[in-house]
Amino acid sequence: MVSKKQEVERPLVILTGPTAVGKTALSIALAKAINGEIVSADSMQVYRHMDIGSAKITAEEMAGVPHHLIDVLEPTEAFNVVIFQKLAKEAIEEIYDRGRIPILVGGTGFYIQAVLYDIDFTENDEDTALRKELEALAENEGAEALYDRLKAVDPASCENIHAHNVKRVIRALEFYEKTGQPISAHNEAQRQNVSPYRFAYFVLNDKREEIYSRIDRRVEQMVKAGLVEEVRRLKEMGCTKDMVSMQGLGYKEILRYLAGELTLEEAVTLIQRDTRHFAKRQLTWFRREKEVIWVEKTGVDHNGQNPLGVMQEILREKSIIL
RNA sequence: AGGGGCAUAGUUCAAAGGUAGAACAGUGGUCUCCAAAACCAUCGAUGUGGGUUCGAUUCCUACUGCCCCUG
Repeated sequence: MVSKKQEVERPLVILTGPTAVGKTALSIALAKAINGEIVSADSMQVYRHMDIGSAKITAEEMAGVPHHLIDVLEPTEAFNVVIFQKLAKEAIEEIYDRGRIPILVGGTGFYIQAVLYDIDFTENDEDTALRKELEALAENEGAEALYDRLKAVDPASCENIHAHNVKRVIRALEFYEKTGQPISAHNEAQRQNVSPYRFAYFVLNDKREEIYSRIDRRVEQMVKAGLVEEVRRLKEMGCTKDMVSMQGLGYKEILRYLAGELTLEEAVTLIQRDTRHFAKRQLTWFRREKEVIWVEKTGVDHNGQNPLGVMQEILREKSIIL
């Protein structure tokens, strides 16, 4: 069963789960238990000055465990899966150099996938001009017109992309313009990727109602802790709603509150709702991922062990730790 | 206690003597460069008992519950 590949594949531990399930606390215990370092897979915690709304881990909570990809960008800077992938791979290399185990911790499934299966995004070099042009076309002539263009060059992609999903239609068109190839073929090829790592992909989960009520409470705590002030400062720093950082949950809504479009109460309700939706989408993503190991936060499974015990046992089975 | 009003989906609201609609919530899904984004699909209701009627959720009536006014 144990292939010889194992000697060349390097170990990677992933700990994810829906937002507010309790990943952060568990990740510290895990890192200490296996002598690991944490690489954050979170699209908002990369930004400096965005602490409260992103539920960022504090220095004290880190308890001496090294963390990577937290506080590395200004909120005015763009961030996306390609940048993430590059930074994460660099961090992982450094961790191997120190003879330690990287633990990818965070809730952005797409980012995890990009690193775990080392997906190739190189075909596209950030051509914002073309993207802008296509966005304008969608704006002026409608999503259907854009979709018709895609139908003409890449009908296969049209079967997987809904006409209303302008972002993905644009991406497919952009890919075709750049490479002359349909993105459907590229995606199909990438789907065959085998992970270069010897990994364990843990998804921490809890009862749905528990997750939802924890989300509701957490949002209220964020506001008490000064979320509005945090966003006000970001606004003064020049952050605007079209920036990637300001699309984060809690940020876009408070920005609307500050613009007078919403009452604070309405903003809070919206954040809670959207965060619940987000948690649901995360779960849908992880269900679809093939090689995940579900870990129940509460309740007894695997011989009544707690989540940490369950994970350690599996890591031993997979020879990721001794 | 007396008078009046209301009772439709989890919630807020429609409609109608003949198939009860919507929004939001809930649930499921898509995702390979904005992913805390973008998008798709779907479950679900006439308070209870009588009566009129071919047919009542709608009209009548009693009950129950809620709201308002009076005391």
